[in-house]
Amino acid sequence: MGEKFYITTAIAYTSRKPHIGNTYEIVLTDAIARFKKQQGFDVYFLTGTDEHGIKIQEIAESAGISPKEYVDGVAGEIKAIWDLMNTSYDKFIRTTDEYHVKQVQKIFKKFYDQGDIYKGEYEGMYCVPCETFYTESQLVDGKCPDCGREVKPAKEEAYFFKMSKYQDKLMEYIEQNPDFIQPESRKREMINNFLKPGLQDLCVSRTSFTWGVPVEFDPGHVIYVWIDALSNYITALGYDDENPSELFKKNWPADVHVIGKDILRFHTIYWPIMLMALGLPLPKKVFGHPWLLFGNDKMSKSKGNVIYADDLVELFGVDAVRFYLLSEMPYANDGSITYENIIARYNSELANVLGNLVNRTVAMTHKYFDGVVKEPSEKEAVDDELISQAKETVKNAIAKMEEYKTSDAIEQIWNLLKRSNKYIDETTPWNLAKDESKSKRLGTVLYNLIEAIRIAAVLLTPFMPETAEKIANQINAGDLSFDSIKEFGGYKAGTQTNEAVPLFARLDEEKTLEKIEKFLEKYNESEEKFEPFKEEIEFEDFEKCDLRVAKVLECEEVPKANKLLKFKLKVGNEERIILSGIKKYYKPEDLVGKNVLIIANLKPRKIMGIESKGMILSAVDDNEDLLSVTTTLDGQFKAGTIVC
RNA sequence: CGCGGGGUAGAGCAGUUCGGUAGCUCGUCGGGCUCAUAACCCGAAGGUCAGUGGUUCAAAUCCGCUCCCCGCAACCA
Repeated sequence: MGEKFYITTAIAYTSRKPHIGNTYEIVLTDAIARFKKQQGFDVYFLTGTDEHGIKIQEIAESAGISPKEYVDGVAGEIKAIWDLMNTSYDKFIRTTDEYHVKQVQKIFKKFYDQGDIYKGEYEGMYCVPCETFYTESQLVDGKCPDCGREVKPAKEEAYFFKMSKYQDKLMEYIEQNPDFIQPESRKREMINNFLKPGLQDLCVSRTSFTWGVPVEFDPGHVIYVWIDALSNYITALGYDDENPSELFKKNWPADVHVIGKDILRFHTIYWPIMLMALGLPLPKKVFGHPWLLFGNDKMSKSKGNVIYADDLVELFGVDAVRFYLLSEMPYANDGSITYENIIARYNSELANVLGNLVNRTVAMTHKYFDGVVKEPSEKEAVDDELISQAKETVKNAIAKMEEYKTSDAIEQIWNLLKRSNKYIDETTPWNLAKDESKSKRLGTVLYNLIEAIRIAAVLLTPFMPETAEKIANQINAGDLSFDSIKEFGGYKAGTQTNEAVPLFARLDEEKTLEKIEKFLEKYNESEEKFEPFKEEIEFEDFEKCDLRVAKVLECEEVPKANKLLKFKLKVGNEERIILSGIKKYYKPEDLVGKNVLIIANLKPRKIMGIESKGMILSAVDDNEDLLSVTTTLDGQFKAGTIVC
């Protein structure tokens, strides 16, 4: 066995079934893992699920089942999709696994004992879905900077991790390891936005919910997401401070963490600092991959544009889906998925270029030589072009994969396939077949084609394992190792090919789209999911809110602010200023003269240096695509009217 | 003047390091071929390289300014 290679995906949150964008990550990681295995590395590939947190607790409650029952269901669903995508992970960790929970507790205790964690009081804004506290300054538009949903003020006793203590050491590491953060552009974001301004201490425990890993020495506290979730990369291997497993000693540090670009901050700042505190080496690389968009939009339930992997597999097959994901996604920019595009690429690249090449070549071996691939005994100059292209392809495709550029690597393979199709036209085997004396030449041509196809199949293996196997089967390839494609000519002459079976049947675009439409109807019927309702409140609580009708006297943009509008409102006899982050949805002049609803007795707050006294009510959809301020019928009420 | 990435044929992208005939894939049109999945091969049309000013014999590429898009950060009480 060769050198070890430890690769991981982020663990998937078990709040709901993952969509195709989430699925991209495991497929990408799988392609890299398979490639490394092919190269002879001793690969360990970890994936799994993140199963704790208040959100899951709440969903389970509203479903009337225990959190564990709920996550068992979703984790099973996730694992089933990973398996459906034919991913070759070695271990599937769940953060509810006993050994993980135990180690997380030990890690937390160690941090506490050595003074990295201290007990304090947290007062801040809390995002329920992300189970994260934010300082006022971290909020985006007063909402969660991660998911953009509402946060609420909360105060509780909590433990904090002294991040700043390790800051300089981390800076140094990042500078000395230029490949640590990939892609490069993200590195600057991390340094400029977080490290340079100085790290804030991180809140690492919660008392307001129970579905998490308990803090052993302080009942009532549970360890909040990051220490729990990030530790999975070491607990899965059998980490233990005093007695680490052989697997851990062999595999740590990770060679690469493959994650979404949104959680890069946690993996390149908090996780390394945690490791430093544990006295462990840091991962060699963190690769933040881009997102898969539906057309140009983010996929989301409220837009009704969510695509699931299992649906695509049913429509197009596993390898076509893998191919699409791996070839369509650029290295650093977001990729895009549409049904039209999948069909187009399926037809032109899989059916026409690849499928048809294999089919016509294998068919010719049967037609002309009863399926026997002859010795290449009569060479001509044209052959050299094909052969050198094949050699180039091997070299280039491998070089691209070393950088995890799957789409570039796939493009290289397709260059060889296209060159092979061209070679058929150049050599016109059907003409050679007419002349008995050219039989040797014909045999050589077919040999070269079969060998080019074999090489392509070997290179294709990490991306489309099933297809590579089907091809190998048809041409009876035998050896599919990387070693066998170092030279052109690894295919054994005299081999009998199997029957030519089309790899990818061409799709009729119109009919396929119709089929997809019917197929997707099932989602229209299913009911929409809403955020669970908040806790019941007393009438007195409601009475505390002073809701009023206010008239917009003036409205203008706030300089330098992206989303803020500044309102001058008339409420009763008084005029007041309220800021609202709705610039995206309204032109200032459109709101002048309108009546809006406000909370009049909210504690004033300074936003961008301006004091805002109250809050304008509005309705927003999950996705923040639609927003409407709540108005009363124009002007019928006078400003200051009580709302109840 | 917060940090960074972009704007190149109808679409999606390369080329910019280090100036020298603007390229690839898909689509469109024309031709060739018949081994093959109406597939494959060849050719053509289509671009003031966001705008503007400058450096140069020569600018997509270097420099100045302007406009637009997209990440990250700050700001939706």
